[in-house]
Amino acid sequence: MKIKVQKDKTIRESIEENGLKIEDFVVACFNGKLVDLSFRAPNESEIELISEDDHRALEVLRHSAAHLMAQAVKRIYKNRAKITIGPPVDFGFYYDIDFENPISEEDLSKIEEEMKKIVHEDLSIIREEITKDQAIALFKDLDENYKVLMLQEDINEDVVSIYRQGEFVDLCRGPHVVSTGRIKHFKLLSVSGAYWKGNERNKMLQRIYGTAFFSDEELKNFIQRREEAKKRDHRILGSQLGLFEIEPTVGGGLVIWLPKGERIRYTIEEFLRKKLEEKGYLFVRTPHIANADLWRISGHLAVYNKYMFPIMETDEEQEFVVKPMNCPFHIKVFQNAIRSYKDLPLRIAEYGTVYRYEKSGVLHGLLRVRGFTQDDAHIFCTPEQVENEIIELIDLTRYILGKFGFDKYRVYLSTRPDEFVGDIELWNLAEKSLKNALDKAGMEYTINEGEGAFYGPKIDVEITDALSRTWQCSTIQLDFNLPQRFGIYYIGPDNSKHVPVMIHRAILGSFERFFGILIEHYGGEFPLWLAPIQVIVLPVSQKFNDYSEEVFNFLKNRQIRVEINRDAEKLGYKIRQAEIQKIPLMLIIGQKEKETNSVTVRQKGIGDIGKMSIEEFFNKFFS
RNA sequence: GCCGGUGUAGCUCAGUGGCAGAGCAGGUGAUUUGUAAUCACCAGGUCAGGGGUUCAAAUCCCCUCACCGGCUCCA
Repeated sequence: MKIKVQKDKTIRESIEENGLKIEDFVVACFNGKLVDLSFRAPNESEIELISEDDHRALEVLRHSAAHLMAQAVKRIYKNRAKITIGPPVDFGFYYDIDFENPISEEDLSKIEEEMKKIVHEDLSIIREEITKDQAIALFKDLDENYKVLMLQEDINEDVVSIYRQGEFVDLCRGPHVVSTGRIKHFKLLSVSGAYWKGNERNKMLQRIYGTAFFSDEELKNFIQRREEAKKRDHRILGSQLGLFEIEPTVGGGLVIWLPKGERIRYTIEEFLRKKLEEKGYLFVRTPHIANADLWRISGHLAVYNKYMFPIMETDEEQEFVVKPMNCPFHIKVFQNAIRSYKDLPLRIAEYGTVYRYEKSGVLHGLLRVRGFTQDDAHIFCTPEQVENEIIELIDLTRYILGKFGFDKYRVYLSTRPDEFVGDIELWNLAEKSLKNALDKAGMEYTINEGEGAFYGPKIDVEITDALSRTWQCSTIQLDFNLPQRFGIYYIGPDNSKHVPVMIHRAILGSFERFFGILIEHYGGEFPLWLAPIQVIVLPVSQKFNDYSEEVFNFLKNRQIRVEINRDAEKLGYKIRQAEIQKIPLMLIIGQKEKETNSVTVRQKGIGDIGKMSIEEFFNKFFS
């Protein structure tokens, strides 16, 4: 809602004069900038009042909650804690603090208690503007050396703003809620490390994460959603459902696909391969290791060295390298014959397993591993063909990801960085082609100016899962570097040699990461076409095992992934076991079914859906 | 790699200086079962690994490794 504010009046005064309540508003927006309710209008102007339902208000609340937490920390730890920065983030806020003695998660409740006290005190949050020199003096006096550093190194303005609440003062742009009493529903979540200014050469500070909401209900919802996400954790489901394991004696980041996980992977591989072959991709298979010289020519040993496992030496003084990428091999495939323009675009695909030396601390289940298989492909084409290739690729990507229920995307186009290889005209043409392709495909996208790789521009696709979290899987990268380094060419219509453009692309990214995302997306409840066990036959007692075998064999012969539970257990127990394994379909076999030559179907999550003949069941779910 | 936390049976966890424990899963037997847990018995351990303190260590201290929450980085 908008109100008029007289010259030299505060927004707060105007709210009251308009017969409105301060409590109904959080901050205001003046000339497109968020301001405090204590803001004094420089001239008569229209101001937008922002209430709690606006997402900008939530950010302000969380920013104020960060200050509230910092104040509580200062009260408890005095100058054994130095505050640095404390912004809002998408799920809450954090504050990076340099503690003399490290704190742990157990200390959070103590800090929360102190925060509640400060909320109860309902301290006014007051903005002041002072000169930079005054600010430096103030924070020197307070012994807040990080604030002094920020003022000296990062802030160019002559006048800065500070916010006071009771005895606490922070350097901050604001705006903030009017008083600490407004921050009622909050929770501290975790404590972790974070480098000062995000640079790994700098000192490690401690970061406390928290969140805040306007209502208790929203806070409870948030906590519940977090718990739901935790239950869907692919690492937990992966071991519960027997999908994969990562085992210390094998090594961190090295995945063992267990029979059920591999069953799913194989289904995905087949589905994708069939589609790619339809689209003119040619599948190849290449070695896991290669002569180090290959990687010298490609330039990887120089540029990508820190992600590569060390060179292996043999007693014949040859050097081998485990591949971190598939591209040099696909270049060799291109070079296997003299290529004509008529061969282009040449689309070489491989489920290529690569190994990258990732720092131990970054490994994370299936989402960040050291050995993984990319659904990789390299398209060799002319610069003119790029646009059409990208359009087809976007189409294909949408089809493939859509099959798994991913239909919301965020697309990023990264353009030429300051340091680059290749012709600037080629870059311009390529970037134009990528933009045209995205436009023609009707994709909305964000341009990341200068964020491309040194060897070419790229398109990254982020998908949104069932819990609204985003993941990067698909990537399309143009490469002007490798074709040149390997000197590959095709013969054009003019009968002379031309250098092709190389497009690196992956749709799923890697089977490992994609599987991890998929497990969480489905919460372990895979749709019928992916489920490792699609049907389980459950005899009511062992008396019906014979007829159950008949049912089992009927489905088995039709390539259904079916199992049978022959145990001497009660039906309820067998159903429970099947439910825990998240098997989509259960067939109950007892006296009634045997007599009428039928099956009773129970669908996971739905229950009994009735009796039918086995043919009927097969047609209903599998034809 | 860095900061903090955790590591006990296949899994989930109890045990905080004095005999190594439970539930689930597993095996055996009994039960022959109608829509989310039948009963009994049995087996299962380098208490992550190594070193130290102590009469005595799963427990206290040090080192190493792995994992978890993050930072940095990424498919």
